[in-house]
Amino acid sequence: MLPIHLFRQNKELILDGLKKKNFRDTDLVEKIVNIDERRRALQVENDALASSQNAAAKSIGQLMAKGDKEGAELLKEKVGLHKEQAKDIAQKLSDLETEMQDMLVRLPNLPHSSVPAGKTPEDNEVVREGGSMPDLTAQKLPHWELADKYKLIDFELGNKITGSGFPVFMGQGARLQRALINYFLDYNMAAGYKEFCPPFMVNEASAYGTGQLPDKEGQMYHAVADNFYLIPTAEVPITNLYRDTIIQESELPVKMTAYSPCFRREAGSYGKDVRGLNRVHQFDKVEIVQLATPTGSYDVLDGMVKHVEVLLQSLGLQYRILRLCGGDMSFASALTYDFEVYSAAQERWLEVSSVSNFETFQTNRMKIRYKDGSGKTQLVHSLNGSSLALPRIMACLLENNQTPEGIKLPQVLWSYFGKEMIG
RNA sequence: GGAGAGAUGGCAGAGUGGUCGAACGCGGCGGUCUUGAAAACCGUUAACUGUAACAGGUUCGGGGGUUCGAAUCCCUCUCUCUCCGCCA
Repeated sequence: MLPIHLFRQNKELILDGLKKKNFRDTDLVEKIVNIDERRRALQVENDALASSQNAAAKSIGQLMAKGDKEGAELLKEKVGLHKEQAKDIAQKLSDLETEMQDMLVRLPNLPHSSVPAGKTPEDNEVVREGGSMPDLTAQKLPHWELADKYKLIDFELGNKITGSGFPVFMGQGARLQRALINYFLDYNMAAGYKEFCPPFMVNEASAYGTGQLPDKEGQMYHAVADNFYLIPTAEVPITNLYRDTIIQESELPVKMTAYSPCFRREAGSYGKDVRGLNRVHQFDKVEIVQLATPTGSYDVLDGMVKHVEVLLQSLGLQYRILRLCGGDMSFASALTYDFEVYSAAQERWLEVSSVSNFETFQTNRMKIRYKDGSGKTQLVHSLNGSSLALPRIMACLLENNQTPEGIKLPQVLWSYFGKEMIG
């Protein structure tokens, strides 16, 4: 959520930012400015009235204490006259506040100055590439065929017990999942991230805090009876751990990591995008989250990007890092780097991580603050990234490492997987 | 699922209609003392809103009500805890 003072001070900045993000409903900005003005005028009126009522009530108390019953009664009548008026103003004020809030939460975050303009993924900017292309001259099977060949994943069985997009991992496939999760968590912990195992369902306030509500209502699974949402990412419960808290500056940056399954309805997806593990409704992911001071948050972001990059290198995958253009960024993000790994068998790039700085967009909703050196409380910046999402990593590991003898795993996984080859 | 208790500042915990934004304690910050630290002592320390700055306003889990006046009384919702039942 954008801070209201920005609308008063620099409306143009907001309009420019929204344009870069290709946000259409820019009328909202003017409406918000307008409502804010009316709201403040009404606030002044309301406060003045409340002030005089408070003073009168106090006087009555004093008169009563002195035993001047008559004087008290007289004053009571006087104050009673303004009650209806005060109530009316207070009601109008609260209506305006609600209206303004509803508009504010519909506006996305503003993009950082380094975000390239653009509308589609084609406009994303390649920051750098790494790793090397595997040699797949002997065989070049897509991961869904490899999964079948080595009995790693049963997509049909998932259809039966739940529906499409809910794969069943089994045998060496299940073991590889567990190996990856453990490896990722250990890697994050070694870098100073504290491990959490959060709830996989959250309440409305949490989903709202990180920006899934109201923006992505239809993308989350909703347990209606209890009004809980299945988490689309561990970012939601983990960031919300600090909702409504004031952090000591000495504790920053807060570094957290968590494994969780992620549930996404992915309404509107189709075709080759959804084949095999490319897009599923339930998948596993290890997430990293940081809370940082406003001055240090972009260094923190760079650090997180490097962290994920080294992790990908350790898996021996060919990757590239993209700086997302305004039109491809998420609602809450100010700057996002996407990591893609190259699937040699499918001959396409697959997104495996997304690392973002949200600045104060989430923390303003969640009221996550810290006391700075001068004792002033201000909002922290929140950042997060996947480190890493499993399905596409698994897809690329299977495809890019296939040999006639089996699938050769990168060395970092050997101890976790228990052996060097799937076969 | 049944019965009961409760929700107050960073924490802990008083306060049951009138100078209560809220005692005492812990913690934090500043100071005295000390070579330095600890201890002791003194002072200070809620958030939000609002203003150029003051003033003013709001907030004692959320919402509503009673009253001139509500942390305190009533209604309602949410959550937590204890006991019983069921159960991984």
